[in-house]
Amino acid sequence: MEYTSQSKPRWARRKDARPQELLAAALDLFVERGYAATRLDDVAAKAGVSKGTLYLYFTNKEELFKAVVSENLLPVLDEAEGIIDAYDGHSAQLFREFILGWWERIGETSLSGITKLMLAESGNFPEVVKFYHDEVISRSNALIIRMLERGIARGEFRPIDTARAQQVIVAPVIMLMLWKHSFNACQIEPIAPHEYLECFIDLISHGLLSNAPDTTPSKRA
Amino acid sequence: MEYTSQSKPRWARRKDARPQELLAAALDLFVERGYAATRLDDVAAKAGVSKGTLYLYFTNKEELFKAVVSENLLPVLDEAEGIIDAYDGHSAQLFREFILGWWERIGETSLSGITKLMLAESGNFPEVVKFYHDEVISRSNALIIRMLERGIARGEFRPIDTARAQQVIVAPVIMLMLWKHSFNACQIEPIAPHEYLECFIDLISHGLLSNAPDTTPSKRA
Amino acid sequence: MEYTSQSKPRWARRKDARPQELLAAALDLFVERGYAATRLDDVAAKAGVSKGTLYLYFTNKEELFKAVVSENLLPVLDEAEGIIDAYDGHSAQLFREFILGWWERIGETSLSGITKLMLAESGNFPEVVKFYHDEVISRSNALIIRMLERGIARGEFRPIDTARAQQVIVAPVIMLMLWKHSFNACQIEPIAPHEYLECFIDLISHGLLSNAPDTTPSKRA
Amino acid sequence: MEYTSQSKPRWARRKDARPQELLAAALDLFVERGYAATRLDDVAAKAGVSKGTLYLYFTNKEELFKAVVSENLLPVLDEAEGIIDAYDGHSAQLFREFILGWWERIGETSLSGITKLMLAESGNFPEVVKFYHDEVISRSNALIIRMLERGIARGEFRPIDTARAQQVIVAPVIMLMLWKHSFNACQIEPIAPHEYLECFIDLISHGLLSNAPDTTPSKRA
DNA sequence: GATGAATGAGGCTTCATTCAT
DNA sequence: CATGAATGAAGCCTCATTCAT
Repeated sequence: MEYTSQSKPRWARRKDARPQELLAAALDLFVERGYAATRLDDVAAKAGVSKGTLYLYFTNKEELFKAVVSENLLPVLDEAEGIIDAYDGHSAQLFREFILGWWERIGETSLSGITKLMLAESGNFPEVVKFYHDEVISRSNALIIRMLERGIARGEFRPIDTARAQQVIVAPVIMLMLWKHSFNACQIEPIAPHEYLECFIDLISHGLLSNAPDTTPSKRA
Repeated sequence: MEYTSQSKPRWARRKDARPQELLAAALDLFVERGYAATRLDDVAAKAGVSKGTLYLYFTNKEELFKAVVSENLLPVLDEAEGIIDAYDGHSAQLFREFILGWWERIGETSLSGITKLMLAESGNFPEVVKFYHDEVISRSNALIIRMLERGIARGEFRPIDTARAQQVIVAPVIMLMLWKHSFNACQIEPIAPHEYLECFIDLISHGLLSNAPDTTPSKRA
Repeated sequence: MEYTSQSKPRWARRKDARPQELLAAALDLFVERGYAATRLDDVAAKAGVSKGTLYLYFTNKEELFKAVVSENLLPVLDEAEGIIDAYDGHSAQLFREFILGWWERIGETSLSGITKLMLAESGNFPEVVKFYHDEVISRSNALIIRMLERGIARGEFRPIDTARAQQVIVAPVIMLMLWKHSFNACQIEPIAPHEYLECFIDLISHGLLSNAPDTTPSKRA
Repeated sequence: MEYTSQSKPRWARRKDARPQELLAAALDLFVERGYAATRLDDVAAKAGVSKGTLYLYFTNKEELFKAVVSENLLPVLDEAEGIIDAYDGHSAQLFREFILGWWERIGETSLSGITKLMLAESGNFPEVVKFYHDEVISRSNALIIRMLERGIARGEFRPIDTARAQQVIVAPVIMLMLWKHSFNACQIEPIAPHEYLECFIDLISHGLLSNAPDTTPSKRA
């Protein structure tokens, strides 16, 4: 679990790589234990350096935390926007590809850990959470809404409140990311991502399609 | 540092007349800040007692944490099981009532905070999380599965993999509970619970109903 | 050199006395070693308490330092002002009594240590030094000037630039205070305070008296 | 932790071509902040070299400190001894020239900083202070005493206890040196050196001259 | 020689825990 | 029972010192 330094002398590592190694170690530990419970000693040890080295690259624990967050905000979203605009198939198919692509390119990356971190530390770092919201949440929300609007405009999806639906639709994906770093890590009730996602896509697709009978049970009775 | 988990931890049921103020204060702070970042000074102050008093009722911080968890595991689930068995309306209607009832009786209670806590501290207290899983997660999962099976058995829901669907279906409800204690608390992108839930019920109901056309896009092409 | 606690249990000491004990210990060590070289562990040990106790009374090292300074600014100066105004003897006699009184009531008190501290830490704590200046230096300067002016007004002292003379006159007294906490403490070239002061009084009195011939050597030549 | 002082410490005379920039930078910072509060990083940066370079010339921080002291002990005193012996004017005139010359050649040099340093660090480096005493203090004391004895022998000064008078007489000069590096540096109550010295010379000259009436007030009464 | 990244001992500070009242 | 002063282990952070380049 701990990397021990071996043949290569410690100082031989490229100093340019240090910050990234430290950020990776810090991310892992912050996600696993939370900010307060993570000792910088452990971060340094996990990165294979001594405690003091950490301070050559980050002013203090809080700045390390902020760097961990900001360095892991991948700009994959830009790419996704292009895909949606260029897509010309059925919106349900787009939805499926979007969700699976999301999981591959975001859910399985370190951003899933950041998501857990933001939830857990929202009370302690409101400004960081605000930053994360602006950079990630609001942009991905817009993306989903755009996709839903496309489906509605093309008559493939029922007309629904896209803003609300977006909130509901992200939930299972986010939960999958959270689960991966919490209960899954505990070996409790593990969720198999792909089966889970296929089920999710199936359920939601049925819920979105326009040719479904508009018979909400409450109105039936 | 970690104790071994057993079938029924001895701290699970301590129905003494413990100062509920302490537990309430501890719950609030644990949820807001996390376990490590919560100072017992603050817990005591918030409960209006001195720090020493806390130790009259709880052996140490960890036991307080466990007590907070176990004391907040409401046994509402028993009640819910009865309701499902006794219900004789349409399953979609049952689903709706189940979800709204859940939110009222569980989501809006302190259990929503516990949920955030379990996610955030899963890495630090694996056997508390295990206990929470056994007491809450697995039972509520069974409940949802039972409800889905009822719908399928009555021909009101499509035949689907109920275990998978259950995982997808709880996700938005759990997210709502988490959101309430994270981003909502930050005044960021607040979610209005009832509108959110109605949208969720609408979407999932459409996804579950048996008279929906089975036209998943991938099979169409 | 270290007080060890004995029969009386540690906690039995009056909590009211704690801050004073800590301040006294801190003063000694700050004066002896300087601010940066003084460890709070040592301060606490010298006061007979543990490290943590210190933080019950002082926010941090810097605040302890400031408290040490401000708590040792004795308001003896007020008393001195009254004495000068009420005095009706020869000004040279007043001068003598003033200097000897100063030494007894100020020079031999902890203020002499504060003086060394202010000199040594002037570069690190300019605001504290400013405070010390306003509270002590400027007031005592005014006192000396008033005394010189009295002598001149009564024709007992030569007319001189009182502001300048004041600066020269305090110098030997201050030096005596500094010496006590530096070279004297090193057992090097010890100065006997009273003999030193008598010599000082004798020299300066001769320099001040009005019936001395105004024959500065430079004008003679 | 403290080494034993010997007659001639080996670090006393190291006339190598040591980077004067390092010594100058160290002097400035030691004087301004004190020994403990001075970081070698800052010394190196101020001297325009890297931190490692410092260790090419000085074994460690303490040796740097000692070098700073010993390198700044100017042997001007030898010169002064000659001047006194050769002088043939009035002793008061000699006194005046001596004081002004002292200020120019010593007070205004880096020795004034060393003086502050010795006072401030007397508790931490007793044997450095001892060395300073032997090299500077005792020699300059002897110089002043010799000058006073000359005046008395020539009948120009009153017969007084020259050892005591010497102590009083150096005080204002030392104070001026200290002031320059403490309160003057803080922009507080600045002292104008030359006016101060003229006043000092005037006062002390009057106090020393033999034709002054021997009417100390205490004997008058 | 000169550099500066790396180290780790040591000091400041926090806070869970104890205990005499 | 309740208190809160006291404790000291432990974590953050600094900086003197080392050493491969």
